[in-house]
Amino acid sequence: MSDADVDRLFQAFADATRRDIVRRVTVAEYSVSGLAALYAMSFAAVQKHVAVLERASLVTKEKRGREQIVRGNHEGLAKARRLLDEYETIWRQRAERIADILAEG
Amino acid sequence: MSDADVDRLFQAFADATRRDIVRRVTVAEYSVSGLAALYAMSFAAVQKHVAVLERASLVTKEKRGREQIVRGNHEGLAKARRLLDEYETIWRQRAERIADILAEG
DNA sequence: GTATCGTACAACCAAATGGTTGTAGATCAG
DNA sequence: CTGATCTACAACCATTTGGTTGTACGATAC
Repeated sequence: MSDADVDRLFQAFADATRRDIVRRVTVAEYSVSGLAALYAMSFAAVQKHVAVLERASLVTKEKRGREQIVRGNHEGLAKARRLLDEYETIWRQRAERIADILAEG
Repeated sequence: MSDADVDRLFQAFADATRRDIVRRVTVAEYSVSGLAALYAMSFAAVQKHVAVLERASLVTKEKRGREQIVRGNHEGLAKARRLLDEYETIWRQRAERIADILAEG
């Protein structure tokens, strides 16, 4: 993943409406207008949020009739979690290193 | 954590320079100017990045003489990872639910 | 065929972001 | 004391973001 990909990923999570959309489409299927009905904003605004999530690989869209079905994409989610796991690993290694130094001293 | 807190947290991660800073200050201590020397941008720009990370609780600053020492803050990092874990849990539950339905059918 | 629904996209706007330079206050070195 | 260093912050700028309204077009219903 490029820096830009990671930027997009975390940027997509940095909005409460988008996090809620991810949550909902993970549990069930929604059309874009089905999602739009849930929030106190215009259809176009929600459509933009979905587009942001799609670019970040956090959801996928599939045309069904005149509707566009939005579904959660596990890949993107897993990647984000794995990235944060890396940071935690770095932290753990540092903690171990400090423990070693204290043991020596 | 409020929505705004979570926004700040993921927003802070949505920039490659800031992710690099988090990585570095997790492994070792840096002054703000020590960090600034690492990147092809002004001191003020780096100082702003550190401020963003501090507001997101991803780093802490401590005054030492005329320097300000930046350190990683494990709390913030752990919170972010825990949040993404929640999403993964939701996903897993969905997967189990689907498996159940398939088992029934 | 016509009206309606669901979607996409352009144009616009205010506010936030990521960068700059410049100024000013502390702290340290000589 | 003087000068250099480290930091903070204001002011400014271009771009992006998150929202709006309006338009257009394909699919569906009647």
